[in-house]
Amino acid sequence: MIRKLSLFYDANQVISSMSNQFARQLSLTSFPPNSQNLNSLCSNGQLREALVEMAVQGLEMKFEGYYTLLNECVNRRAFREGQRVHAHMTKTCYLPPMHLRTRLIVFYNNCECLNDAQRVLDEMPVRNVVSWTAMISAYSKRGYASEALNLFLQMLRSGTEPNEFTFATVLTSCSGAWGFDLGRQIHSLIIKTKFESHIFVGSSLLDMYAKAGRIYEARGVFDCLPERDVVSCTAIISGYAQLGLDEEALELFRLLQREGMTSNYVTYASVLTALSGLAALDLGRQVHNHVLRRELPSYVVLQNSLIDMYSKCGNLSYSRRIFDSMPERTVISWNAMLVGYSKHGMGKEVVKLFKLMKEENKVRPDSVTFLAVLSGCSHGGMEDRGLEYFYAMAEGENGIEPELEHYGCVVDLLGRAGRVEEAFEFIKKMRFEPTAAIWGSLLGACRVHSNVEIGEFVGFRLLHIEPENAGNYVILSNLYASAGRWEDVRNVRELMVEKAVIKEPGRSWIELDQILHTFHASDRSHPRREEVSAKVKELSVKLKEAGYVPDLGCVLYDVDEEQKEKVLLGHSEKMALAFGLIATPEGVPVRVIKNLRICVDCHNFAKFVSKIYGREVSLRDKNRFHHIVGGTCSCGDYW
DNA sequence: TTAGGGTTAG
Repeated sequence: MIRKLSLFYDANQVISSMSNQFARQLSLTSFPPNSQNLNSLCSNGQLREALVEMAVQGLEMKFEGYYTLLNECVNRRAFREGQRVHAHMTKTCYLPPMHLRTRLIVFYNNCECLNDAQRVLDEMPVRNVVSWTAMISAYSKRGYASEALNLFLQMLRSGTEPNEFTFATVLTSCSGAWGFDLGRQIHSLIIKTKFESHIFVGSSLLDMYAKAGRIYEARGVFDCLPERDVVSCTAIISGYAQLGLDEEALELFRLLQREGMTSNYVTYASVLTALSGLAALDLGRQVHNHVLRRELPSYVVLQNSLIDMYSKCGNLSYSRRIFDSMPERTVISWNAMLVGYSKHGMGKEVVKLFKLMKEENKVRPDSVTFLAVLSGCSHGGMEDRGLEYFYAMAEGENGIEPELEHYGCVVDLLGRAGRVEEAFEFIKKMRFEPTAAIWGSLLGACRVHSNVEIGEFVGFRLLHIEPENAGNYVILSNLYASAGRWEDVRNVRELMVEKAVIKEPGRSWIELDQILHTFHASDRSHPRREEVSAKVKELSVKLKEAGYVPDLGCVLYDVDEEQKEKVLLGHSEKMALAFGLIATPEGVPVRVIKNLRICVDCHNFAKFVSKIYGREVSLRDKNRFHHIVGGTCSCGDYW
């Protein structure tokens, strides 16, 4: 019957229309093998059988057969099979045309064999823009930015003109230090070759500017695009979010939505990053509902964003619920959850979850995992456990070499435990040059544990490395004040005036019914400012009766004591806290967010508020959460 | 035949 059919029908049509098993029997027994035959087998999903025919039966192959097989190997990421196809070409002395060699580059790229891909390119007698671009893309996708850029330069030198594919690809490798300079030059070339308004090139270009922190240039490119799509809109929104310009990101998202932008899971992940920064829980929930309605929750990236958003908004149990319900987790899912526990000072949970991660053994911890674990131990008051992890890491137990940031965590760990001298010795022995962040961490420890001797050394070192950072002057001055060295306090202040150091303006906010109420120090712009000021004054009187003493050491201005107290009462977090007390019913927890590290006086103020008013105060500063209940803070007064 | 945006980080 089969043979009969073959008389009337094209053999390949017959094979294509039959079941896999039937087709296999048919092709291996009934017909002489040829390239079209292979095509049919591949379309039936029988790659192996096609290869058997090719190799065992010594089939003479031509372009079409090789191309079919290779395509199948690319689609399936079948590394071994693809290698056999390539080997067959060499063995039979077949010289593949440019088209096929380019496909080989793509195949090796898909199988993460960049050396093989490069070899194919090197052996090409003639290359065109497509083969160059395929190889540039291979490097940039695997994170080899300098190789990608070098290859692009080689391509230009060879006289090959880049096209829109090349520009869109090469710009993704321009985010590094020297990449950006080259990126600007590439931008000139793009203008010259009139590819600037191409949507793929444009979104790659604006992303390059955004990643270099040049958001105005990025916006300029975006505004000039003749058309927009979901990728270009997401690129500009995430550009703002990644730079911490959260309100701008949110505003643009709303604007583009009104203009009819479509969103996908990447857009929502970027918006959630902005909402995490703002700690806007109500808005975050709204996005979550939207994601659920659009049936997008199966995207791991989106779930990771949700874990992060809920934890940064203070709602860790939601984060954990999402984490537990995930069918698959990446290392970022684990890291986001660990960072969540760490920022909330829950050291025991960090250790427990890390143990679970190791027991499950599905995902390998990376360097961020260890940062989260070490800082979790530090914030959670588990110094010894943290040190154990670090030394195990340093001995190569986990296959991850400790980096500068991990050393920074250890300085933090030792400093918190009051082991200031040990932390100092540790820094001296480090294989890295200590950065301002490391010295800053030690200076903080010196302030908390009143170690003026080391603190003075570290402070001056820090003022030398980072003279523009006002925070260092503040801590050093606090340290002198705690030791009663008023003359030195004055000197630090004078130095600050001399260097014309500008303090980053403090800003605190509170979210009520999806609206963010923001307060700046001595700000008069809020519609209920009179009420808020009156409330702060009332609080000051009540708290003083209960034992609150304003910490005047927190004020750097050289003014009299009464003025200093006024300055302290004008701090933004006190206004936000007072507004929270006025605007929410009694007994409801108040959640305040601050852009900088909270000052000692405001921390103490919040502790008294929680005790006197019976309110739970959750305060998120630049570094971590402070959960204040009944006058006690989860940070143990060290932050 | 080649292409752009994304999640964690003391």
